[in-house]
Amino acid sequence: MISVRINERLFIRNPEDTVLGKKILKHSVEFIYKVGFESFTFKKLAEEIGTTEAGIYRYFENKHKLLIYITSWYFGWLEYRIKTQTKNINDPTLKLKKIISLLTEPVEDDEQTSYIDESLLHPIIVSEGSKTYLTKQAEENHKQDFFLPYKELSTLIGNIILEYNPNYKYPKSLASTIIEIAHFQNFFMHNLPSLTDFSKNNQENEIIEFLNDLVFSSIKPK
Amino acid sequence: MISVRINERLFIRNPEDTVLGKKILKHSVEFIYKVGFESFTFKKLAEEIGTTEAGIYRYFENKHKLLIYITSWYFGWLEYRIKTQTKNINDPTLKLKKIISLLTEPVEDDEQTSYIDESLLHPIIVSEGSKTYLTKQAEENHKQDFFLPYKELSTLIGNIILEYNPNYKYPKSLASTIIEIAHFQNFFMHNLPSLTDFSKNNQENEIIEFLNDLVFSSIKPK
DNA sequence: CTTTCGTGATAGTAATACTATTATTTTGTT
DNA sequence: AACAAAATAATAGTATTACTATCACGAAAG
Repeated sequence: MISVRINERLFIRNPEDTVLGKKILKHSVEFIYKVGFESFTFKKLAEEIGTTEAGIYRYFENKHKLLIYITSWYFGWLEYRIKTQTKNINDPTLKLKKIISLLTEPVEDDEQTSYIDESLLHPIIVSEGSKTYLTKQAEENHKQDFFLPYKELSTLIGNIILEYNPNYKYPKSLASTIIEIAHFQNFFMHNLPSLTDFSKNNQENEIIEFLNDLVFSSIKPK
Repeated sequence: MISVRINERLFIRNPEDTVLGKKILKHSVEFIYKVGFESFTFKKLAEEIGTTEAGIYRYFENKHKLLIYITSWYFGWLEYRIKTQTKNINDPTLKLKKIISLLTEPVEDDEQTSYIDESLLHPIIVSEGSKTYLTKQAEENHKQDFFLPYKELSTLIGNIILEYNPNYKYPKSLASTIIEIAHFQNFFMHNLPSLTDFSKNNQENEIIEFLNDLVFSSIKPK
C-alpha cells in the first residue's frame, strides 16, 4: 500500500488518518469527476457521504485546498509511478517516451490505494488541475510549497531532457509544457475536438505521438 | 474605431450599445485584472461603477458569460491585429514568428477602442482565459459557438503551419498548443518562475524564442 | 408630446461558504 | 469491562453570492 506525502498546510486534519477523512477523499474525487469543480460544494458532498457540512470543514478549510490536495496526490502518485517504471531504463529517449505515455494515457485504478480511484483522478486533473494555480494567490501558495509535487515532476522531466541534450536551452519550460499539453490536448480532444487533429474518442496514442514528435524535434542536438 | 463581433448569446443586452454597458466592460476588465476572476462579483463591480447589481444583470446572465465575452473580445481583436500585421508578409516563417510575438508580448492599450484597456486584457487572458472552457459545459458552449474566436485564431495559425510544411501532421494541435503555451509560460514566468527558464520580469522575448524554437523544430520538413 | 428606453432604487430568495457549540458514538487503553 | 479520548453527528447561525422581480424616473426618439 503506497502512500503519497502531502503538504500538511493543505488540510486541517489529515484525511488519511480517519474513516471520514478517507470517505471525503474518495467521494470528492467521484463527485468532482461527475459534476465538475464549480458545482462541487461541501454541502452536497456531505449529503453524498452521509455526514454534515461542518464535518468536512474539520478536514479542509475550503474546496480549493481540497482540490490542491487531490492534485498533489495525483502528481505525487504519478512521480512514484514514473520512478518505478523508469528505474531500469538508462536511455533518456526511452525515459522521456515513457513519461509522456504515463502523463497522457488513461489510468487504471491502482489497487494499491484503496480510497482513491485513479481512473477518475486523471480526467479531473485534465479538467481542473490548472485551476489550482491560476489564481491571484499563486505566488503565495507556491511559497508555501502547495505545488511542490508539480514542481518536482517538472524538475525530474527537465533533468532527463538535459541528460538527452545538455545544451538544450529550455529544459524547465519544456518540462512544464509537456505536462500542460498532455492535459490540454486531452481536454480538447474530448471536449473541443476541432482544436486538435485527433479523433474524438480514446485516441490518447495520437496525443502521445504528437508530444513525442514535438519534444524530440526540439531537443535533438542540431 | 474598430469593433469586434461578439456572439449574441453571450449577453442579454449588447453592452456596446449603451453608456452603462461600456462602463461594465471597462470596469470588469480593470476589476478582474485587479482582484482575479474568483473574487470578482457583480455586486462589487456595481459599487465600482456606481450602479446596482440588478443593473449589471440586465447585460450579462452571469460572470462566467462576461468572462467569455471578454475573452472573445480579446481573441477577435488579436485576430484583427494579426491579419493587419501579416497582410504584406508572404513568408510563412515570418508570419508564424509575427503571430508568436503578438501572442506573447505585453500589449499596449489600443487607442482605437475607447472602453477596453488592452494592456490589462492580455494578463487577464493569461490568468483567466482557460477557465472559460475548462468546465463541464465546454461541449455545449462550443456548440453555441462561444469559443469561435479562439477556434478561428487556431485555424488561422494551423493553416499557416500547413503553408510552411503541408506534410506536418498536427497543425491544429500545434496551433492550440502555441496559444496555450504562450499564455502558460507567461503565467509561470510571472507567478511560478521555477517552472520556467525565464527570469521573472518582462522576459517575454525569451518566451518568444522558446516558442519559435519549439515550433520550427517541429514543423521543419525532415 | 408622449411612448419607449435606459437606469436607478428597493426588496426579496435560495444557495454558498463558512463558524460555533453541544451531544453522541466509537476507539484505544488499562 | 470500564473509562478517557478521539471522532463524528446534530443543530444553529452569519455573511456573502447569485440571482429575480417590481416600480419609478429622466432622457431621447418618433
